[in-house]
Amino acid sequence: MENLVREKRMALGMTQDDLSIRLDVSRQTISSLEKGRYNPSITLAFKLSKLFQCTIEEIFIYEEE
Amino acid sequence: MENLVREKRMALGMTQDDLSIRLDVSRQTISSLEKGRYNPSITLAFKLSKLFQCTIEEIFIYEEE
DNA sequence: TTTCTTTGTAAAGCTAGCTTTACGTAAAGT
DNA sequence: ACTTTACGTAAAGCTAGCTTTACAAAGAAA
Repeated sequence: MENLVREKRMALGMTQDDLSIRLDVSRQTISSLEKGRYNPSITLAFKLSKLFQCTIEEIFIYEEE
Repeated sequence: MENLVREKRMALGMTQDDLSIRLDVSRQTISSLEKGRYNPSITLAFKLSKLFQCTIEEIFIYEEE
């Protein structure tokens, strides 16, 4: 699943570390997410959407298999 | 996390079994989801939103801790 | 050049999401 | 009465999401 976490994060001038602290996850989780290593849980997706003030669909692009 | 899976499913006149087959998950997954036993993965949330033709936010209500 | 910041990634471990199998129950059809 | 349909739930197991710890590398900055 593609995502715009990196773009949205940088638009806010935040580092991966900043973001991880705000969302209460590890920095590696953010790094791995941005690199597309795995999909976020729905709660993490919601946390990101709140912080970025947009919908989950605007951050994560789902393509059916 | 609250959700409207049961309501949306019934609005389509589908059984839990129908839905589970359409989404390629087990019936227990649907049952447990409706009962609020656990949160869906983001891919399952996307599958539901496609089928129900609405956003993830219209199905799942996130309340921060 | 040395230091600091930011990021990538690996390994090992924990837990949540989901599976398969299975049994119980209640309602409706026959 | 029997069978079928729809749902709840439990136990055991697998895997993905996330953690902690740790090390490496590139760029900026001193």
